[in-house]
Amino acid sequence: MPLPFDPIAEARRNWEAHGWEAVDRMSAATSITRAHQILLQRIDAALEPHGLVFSRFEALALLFFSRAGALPLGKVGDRLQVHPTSVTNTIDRLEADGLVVRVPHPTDRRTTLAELTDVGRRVVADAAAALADIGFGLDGMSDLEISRTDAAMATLRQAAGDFPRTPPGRTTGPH
Amino acid sequence: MPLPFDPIAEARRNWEAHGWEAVDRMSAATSITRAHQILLQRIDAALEPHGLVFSRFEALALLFFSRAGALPLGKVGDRLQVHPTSVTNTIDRLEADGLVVRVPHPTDRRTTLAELTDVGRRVVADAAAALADIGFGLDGMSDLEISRTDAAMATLRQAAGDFPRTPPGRTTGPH
DNA sequence: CAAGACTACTAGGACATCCGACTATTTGCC
DNA sequence: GGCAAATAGTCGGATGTCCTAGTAGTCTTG
Repeated sequence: MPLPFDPIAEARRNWEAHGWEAVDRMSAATSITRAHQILLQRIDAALEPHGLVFSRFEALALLFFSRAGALPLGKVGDRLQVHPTSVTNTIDRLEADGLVVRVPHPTDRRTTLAELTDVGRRVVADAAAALADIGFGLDGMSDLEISRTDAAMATLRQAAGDFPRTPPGRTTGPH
Repeated sequence: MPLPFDPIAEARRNWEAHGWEAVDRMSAATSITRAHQILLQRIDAALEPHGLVFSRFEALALLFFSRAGALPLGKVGDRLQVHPTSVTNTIDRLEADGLVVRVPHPTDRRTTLAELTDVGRRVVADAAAALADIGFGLDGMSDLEISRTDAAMATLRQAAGDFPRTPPGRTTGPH
């Protein structure tokens, strides 16, 4: 089933042979894309018995960590860094499955809160354990590779403007 | 617009605070997911003027490198590691844009070849240059981080069965 | 205190991806 | 030979994501 050779290494050879630029970057970017695909498949497979997929799990975990087990949809999108319409979609499904409920914000009538239900609270904990069991799909990578990758991705994320250059920022951080 | 803190670092703190396992892996897996999203946005933005998105560009580049500028759809899927139906979709759009044409395989009537057109050949070269210009979206990462990430992703891909453990395999490699 | 600017969320549409199922061929083996 | 098994590609359906509006509701400012 698998190819008898590494398709990305082969692409690298082709790019070089044709004199195309930025070969190392092409290789890294393509590898990250493929790695993402592998991780998502492994993670979703592990979550499937729990009736979740990664995006929904992430939203659930975020609510779980919030003090009240509820957050405005907008804040969920900010934290998860996905488009507002994706949040609407995600919460729609979680609500349909009874894992969260939408409740109006007490003071701002524009805002809707997604609130974890008891079932949702139980499901997310089980799901988190399932993900830990499969090592978040990273099996095969050494601890050193994992930490270096994590650091490199943080560099990219910061350069992309995900968060400011203030590591131990005084007034920053979620309140 | 950006959050005043790193959302993944915050997730890490929460996982630790709640005693959830595999924190380092959660962080790395989540970071890779986000990195993929950033890369795809940057890459697609660079390809947009050329009427392409990354997946279509990859298919085009693969055809460009093939000896005859044509490959069976199945082989495209194998190399790009995407589902056969995704290949059908990708080629449909490339064909609609006049960048490739479907031609029947000369001897195997089950097989369809995707063949690069002259326009497609020109477009893919321009697009490749555009991607090189933006460093494949990896701006911000150092060369060392890029090479280490590439190596780590290769470890993951190999562990996932993308290709055998035979680096300089004798009989392996694309003919 | 009222009009314009801004914020929060949702509806509809475009894409890309995967899965399962189905048709057409080609292969393999008794 | 001839039929079962494997291979190649496509169709329909479900998901997830983003973008462009559009509707409410809240703030800001003259």
